[in-house]
Amino acid sequence: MRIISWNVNSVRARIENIAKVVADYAPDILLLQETRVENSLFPTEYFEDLGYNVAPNGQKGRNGVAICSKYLLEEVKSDFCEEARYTEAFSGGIFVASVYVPNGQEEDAPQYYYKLDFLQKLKNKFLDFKDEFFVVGGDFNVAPYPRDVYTDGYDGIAATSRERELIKALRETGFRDVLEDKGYTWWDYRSRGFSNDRGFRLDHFYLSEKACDTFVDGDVIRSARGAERPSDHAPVLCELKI
DNA sequence: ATGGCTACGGAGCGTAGA
Repeated sequence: MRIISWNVNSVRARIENIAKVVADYAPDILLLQETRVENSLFPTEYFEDLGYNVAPNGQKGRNGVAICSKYLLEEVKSDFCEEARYTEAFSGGIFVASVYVPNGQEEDAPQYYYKLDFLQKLKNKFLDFKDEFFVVGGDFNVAPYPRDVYTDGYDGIAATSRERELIKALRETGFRDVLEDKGYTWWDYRSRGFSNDRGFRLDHFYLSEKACDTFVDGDVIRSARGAERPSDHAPVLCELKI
């Protein structure tokens, strides 16, 4: 089974880019973040024509996640927080979730505390699903290690100690971030971030122990970041032998 | 250089992204 997670920065603005990635990689499950559209305007039929069932959890203008799957989507749950940042489902015999962790703006901003609360709640979710086959993909908006940021010594948003501690707590539940060694996943639109490879590794795949047992390999699809009108995030891919 | 760029809502330019 092949699963792709991607912060698309507007699903409607990125339709052509998404079609290309689907054609090139044929994921069985596609986890989207930052869809930026309410459910009634989500391009559901477009994905159905590509062969996917769709479970969107959106809101007007910002945030928004979705699960697209070639399998039936069962036990869909999106009531995780006030904003549209989480959806889980049982599909193809496994549990999957699409997660969009708040950005946090800057350390000690109100949004920063919302981010810390979100990560704390996510840890509880991990504990609930610890013994299940659970794959969590998404934009975690945290660069867990110094090597996940292009600038040495950066300790601003996405790299503050409290965020990193909470990501460490996610790992300590027994889940593994299987793409830890695959490099950056986000590059700023500004200042030629991508062509200068000034990136952050913000998009992660956390697998429960049972899911880890089937993990084959993964990758960051950097070519999608170099496409016309790209998202500022690259898709990340996770291959399982099931 | 606290800028740079992109998308959104709503019809200006402010807000968010990270």
